[in-house]
Amino acid sequence: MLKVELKGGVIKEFDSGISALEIAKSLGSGLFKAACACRINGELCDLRTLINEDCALEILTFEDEDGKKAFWHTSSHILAQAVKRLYPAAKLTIGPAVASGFYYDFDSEISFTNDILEKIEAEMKKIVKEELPIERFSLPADEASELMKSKGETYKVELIAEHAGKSEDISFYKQGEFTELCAGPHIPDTGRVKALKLTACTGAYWRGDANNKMLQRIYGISFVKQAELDAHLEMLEEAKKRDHNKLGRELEFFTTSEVIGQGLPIILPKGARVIQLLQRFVEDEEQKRGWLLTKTPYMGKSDIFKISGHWDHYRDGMFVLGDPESDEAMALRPMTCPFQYQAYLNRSRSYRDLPLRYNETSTLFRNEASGEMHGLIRVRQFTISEGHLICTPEQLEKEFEGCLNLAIMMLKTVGLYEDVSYRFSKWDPEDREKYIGTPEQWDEAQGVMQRILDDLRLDYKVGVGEAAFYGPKLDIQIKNVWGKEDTLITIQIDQMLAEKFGMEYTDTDGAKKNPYIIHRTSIGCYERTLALLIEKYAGAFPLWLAPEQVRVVPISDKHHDYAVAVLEKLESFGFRASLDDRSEKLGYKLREAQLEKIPYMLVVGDKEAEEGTVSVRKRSVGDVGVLKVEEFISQKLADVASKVID
RNA sequence: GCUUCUGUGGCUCAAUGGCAGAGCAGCUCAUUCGUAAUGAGCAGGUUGUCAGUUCGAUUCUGACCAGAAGCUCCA
Repeated sequence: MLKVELKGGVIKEFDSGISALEIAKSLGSGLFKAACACRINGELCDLRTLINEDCALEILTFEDEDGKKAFWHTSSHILAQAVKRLYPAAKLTIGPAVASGFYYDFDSEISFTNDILEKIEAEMKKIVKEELPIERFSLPADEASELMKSKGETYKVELIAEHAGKSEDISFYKQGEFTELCAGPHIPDTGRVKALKLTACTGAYWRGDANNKMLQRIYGISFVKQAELDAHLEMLEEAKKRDHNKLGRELEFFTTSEVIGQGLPIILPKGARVIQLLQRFVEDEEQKRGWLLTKTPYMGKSDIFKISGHWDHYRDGMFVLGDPESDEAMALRPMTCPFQYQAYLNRSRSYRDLPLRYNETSTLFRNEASGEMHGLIRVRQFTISEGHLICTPEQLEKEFEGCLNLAIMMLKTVGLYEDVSYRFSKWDPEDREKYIGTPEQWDEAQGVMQRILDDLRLDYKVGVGEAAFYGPKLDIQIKNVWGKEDTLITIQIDQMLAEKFGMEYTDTDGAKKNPYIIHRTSIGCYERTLALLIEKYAGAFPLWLAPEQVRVVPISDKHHDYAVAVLEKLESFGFRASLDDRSEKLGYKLREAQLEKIPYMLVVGDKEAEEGTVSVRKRSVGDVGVLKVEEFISQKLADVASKVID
């Protein structure tokens, strides 16, 4: 007999050699039916794992993150089985669970159109109905390789060859006629995947390398119950309505033009207003914190980019003007760094000058590949709240913290703070092509950043190979409405470019030294930030950021003069206000103002004109009662000043 | 750049190898109205662009342009 500690510290006895699944069964049929995987002494395991000694056991269901992963992973096997039944020539590669569902990559001559996807989905549902038990077995690497060779699964053979060196057996999962190389864990049988849907077919490179063959990736999602699938699909419909690329165009924040080109959005008056408000806020706040504004050229000779390393490392991403081989070649700047360094180099510097903080509202140009552009998130010309901070090694930690605090303050003010996560982006020592500097330099820079992040007790994940070519980064990440993650803000430590540019300072001991440089942005790129704010607020911006804050709506033409008086008063206090004096019914005008997501509508009629009041309609609430014009103004001025979000 | 898909008035969507249609928005007129759509009329399109097939192409084919999802890349 062995003792198994279950959830809540309960200890039960079982015969040695019992499987986790059998234990789940003994605990109740509900748990048995819901079980997806388990954790034995904290380690994620397959339910088929036999238990031979005392342990702590946790049964994982679809409600647990890892249980869900196992469920989706099995769903991807069902997908692969269905494809092999319908298209035996398709070759298997890999098919994991992802953040929201699963995918499987196939190498197939036939392209999987939407019609084919429907057929595959129908076949998957058959496999679910068949309730095939899923069995696990393992083979030594050479036998595993033979098995996959006999089935013509060349990609699997490749994967096994990589594992062979580890002298571990290779595990397989078998459901009916379908056998798949896989580490697991998997759920007990195919019958549990009650609700599933294939959502897309796209291309994906084998092993994520653009030099390899492009495979066909089928995405899907599955749930335990149909109702959950329906709710998920409805949630996606809702997300679509908030998508900045749709809503931002509908609400006229931006547009694009075929004759201007890809990745070059036209920011319309409403979008431009929001960006202006953000920019003023950023520049004022930075000034308070000791940043010195520069304005540097949008282009430069190739010389400057040769010194910085961009010419070698980044040329494909730059817009080069003139023959790239000639000495006269110019390029639009993809970064601000080397330009602000020239400001530092304007005269000789001493430790007394440091830290030196340069900021700039900087427009950059990057020749992104044609498939990369997306709304306002990825564009070819963008404007960033840029800054470079030059300091001594002793000042680095405090200054880094200052940059981070500024970014956090910005995020809190615009209301995005709750939505971000941190990524410590390191270099990839295996990919020396991509980076300048020596391993020693990288170890040092990354060590410094690691120490700072740990001192700040920041909760971050590590991104290997995500560093800039000259140094490690702290990236502040955010997800869009579709759950896709992007970098909003980045703070980087650089100890290489100062040397390249000959930037020095005279220290207290009279010695010339290279300073550290922090590259940072405080609120990110205005286009991208605008996109995320549109999605965050579904276009209904907080009062201080709203392109139009107040609309005065007279009930009839009779009230025009009073409405104009109210409007002028609002404008004299700096409100962005307008007057809807069309001869339409009140309901019609309010409907339009609501759809335009204007925070406040002020209805004025006989009563208001007589009493010097306004009837206040709040976008999010409806009619909130009558106020004296002065009262409304003083209340809302206070809201704007404190940048309230409600 | 790669894979798959899409492109019909400002927007949402019909239709067809043989004269391209509706709603909303726009304009005009009437209506002067109390918290999310007043009525009538008018105007608006070389069906993304350029070729090809055809007696005839918006429809079929190709290239290009733009858009979407994903991959790769990246702020």
